[in-house]
Amino acid sequence: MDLFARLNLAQRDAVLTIDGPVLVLAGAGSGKTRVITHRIAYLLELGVPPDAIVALSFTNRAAEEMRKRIETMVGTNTAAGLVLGTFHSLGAQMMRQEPHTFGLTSRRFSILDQGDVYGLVRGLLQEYGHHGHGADRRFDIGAIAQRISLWKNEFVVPEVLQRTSAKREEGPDYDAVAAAVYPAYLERVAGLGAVDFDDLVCKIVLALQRDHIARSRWQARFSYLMVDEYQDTNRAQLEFIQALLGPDRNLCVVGDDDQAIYGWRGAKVANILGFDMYFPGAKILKLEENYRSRAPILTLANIVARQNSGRHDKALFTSKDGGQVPVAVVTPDGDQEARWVGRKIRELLTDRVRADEIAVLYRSVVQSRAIEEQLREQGIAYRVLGGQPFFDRKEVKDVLAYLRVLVFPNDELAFRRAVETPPRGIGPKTLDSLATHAAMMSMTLSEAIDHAEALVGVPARQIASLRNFGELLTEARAHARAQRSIASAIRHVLGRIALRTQIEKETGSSEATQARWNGVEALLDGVARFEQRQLGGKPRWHEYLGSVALGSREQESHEQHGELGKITLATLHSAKGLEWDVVFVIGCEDDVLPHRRVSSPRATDAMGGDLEEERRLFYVGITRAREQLFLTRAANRVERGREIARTPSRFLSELPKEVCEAYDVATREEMTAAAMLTMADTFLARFKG
DNA sequence: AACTTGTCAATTTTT
DNA sequence: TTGACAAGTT
Repeated sequence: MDLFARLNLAQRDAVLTIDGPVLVLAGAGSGKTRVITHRIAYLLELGVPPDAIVALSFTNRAAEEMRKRIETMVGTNTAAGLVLGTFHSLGAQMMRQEPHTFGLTSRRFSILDQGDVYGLVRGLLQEYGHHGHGADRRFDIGAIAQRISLWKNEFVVPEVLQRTSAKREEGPDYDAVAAAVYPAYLERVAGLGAVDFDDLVCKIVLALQRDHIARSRWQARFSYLMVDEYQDTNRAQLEFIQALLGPDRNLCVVGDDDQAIYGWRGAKVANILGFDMYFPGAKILKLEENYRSRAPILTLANIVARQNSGRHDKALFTSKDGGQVPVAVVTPDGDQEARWVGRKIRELLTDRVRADEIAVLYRSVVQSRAIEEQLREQGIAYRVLGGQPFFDRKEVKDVLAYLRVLVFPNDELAFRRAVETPPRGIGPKTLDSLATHAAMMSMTLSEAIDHAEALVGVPARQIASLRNFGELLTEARAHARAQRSIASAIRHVLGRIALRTQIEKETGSSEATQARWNGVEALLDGVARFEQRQLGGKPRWHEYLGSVALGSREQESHEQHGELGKITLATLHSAKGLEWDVVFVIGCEDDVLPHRRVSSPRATDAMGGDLEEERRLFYVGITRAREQLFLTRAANRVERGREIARTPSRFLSELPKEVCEAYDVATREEMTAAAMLTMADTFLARFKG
């Protein structure tokens, strides 16, 4: 196969430049994935062993996508040898291979997912409150967890943390609270013999910076490094790359500074803007030919991008001509905005535009509701992108808790979760007594529960509940041994606790119950499949749970079918990397896009985003469209019960008239109404005459 | 321990 | 207006 036949000149250059650091500035729709896959194929052709080639991306979805595309080029076997994954999955892999190098005692460590972290922080916060620091206010757990995560990724240790003198007047002082909880958090995680997501990257960096022997060992294993979506890397990830990069410095990063939208999560645009500073002598290449959108859409996109100052200069172009000019639509209020979008979609569908080629994009999740209602009313099928991740769903976590209890009797977090689902009359107080007793006897909770009678100061009723639960576990373990299957043991337990009935009780509609139960079934299938794959050896549950925590999409894809033929609703963030023929960006108003946090003059705290990032978000939305683009807004909007007059987004006012056609739904409707009046008049006039 | 009522706040999200 | 979460009731 001729590797280069389907590449343009710039792409070819990017594929062929394999020595030394390279930055490929790949504009939206310029074929960056193609560059990466072809580059890998080229390296393989040159005889580089697959396992010396590392390609990192941000999401599992992107990694899987890349693997699929490479498989078709070089075959499944060769592709299987490549190191393809996310920063986190590579980190986890390295830790499993050499736990001691990275400060772990065994390869059997667990990876805490967001839910676990939230639980830990919540617990610590309660303790912190009890110590009378006046922290009995309600805190947003996420805000604290996020701060800790940001610190970890900047390598800020608690000892270095200075008390910030400039705290704002109103609201709780999150920096102070997070700082107070931070050291205890680190201790708890270490105490559990676990790592959180951030550790998967940071621990590798810290260890390799300290241990030069390990560092050269790892550097020798990987001779070619590639990183996708480089504009979204943070400090820790930059150092991760630097730590792994050998003396040959064969690094190729691909990204688009115009699409950097994760600054709020700690991503540093500076990594891509100052690439040749971090990697001196770097070659910088630009991919500017766009294969996705029609010229009028690109014209608009280029104008938006050019408003930003901190960027690499570039402009997209296409050789395809024709296409419709984007339309900026105003409606009198939010309701009518949704209705107009709904009507327009219906119109498109009757014009034989495929439903899965239409998307409605918005700044924040709350905006989806109005559209969802409208689409339901009009009987249009849709799917909402993003949403709650599979493994964060309550019922899935509940089932997972049972799995963990069965395979790891000393997993305290799981034990606590399993105990309280379904509610069986065992609360925090009873559990605390049990935990104290267990600690005293140096037993796990699972063992201690068999001696529940020994608990002092616990009512008989609770003792009975505990014994019941203990019996359930014993029974389940016996079942697992007899059937040689954990999956089947879990199924048994779920029957005994009537989880399905429980879900029904919590949910209400039978449709929703079914949806949630499907999640449970999908998970059980996943567990069973994992077990079967391990036949012979004993299943390595730590690895399974690790991959679950890292968000393997296996179950999900199993669950998702029939997503075709639906229109897509998504936040601008989750739309990145995707494309549709027709795109609606709704709520193009100040305080929505750009978001209030950055549009209002008094919002200038360190955590707040910046206006340029909001503009890039707008840019991302625009560049998702292939054929047609609608930018809608409402003149008034009901907000917290009050109707508020809205200002058009400043991003719209930056656009020259000719690149965007204005369309006012109100005047059009007025005209229609006026026309009808005239008709009525002539009708009446005829009678009179 | 489970259910009910009241208060406060109000992006974006992956791993 | 919704929703999450904590305090208050049963």
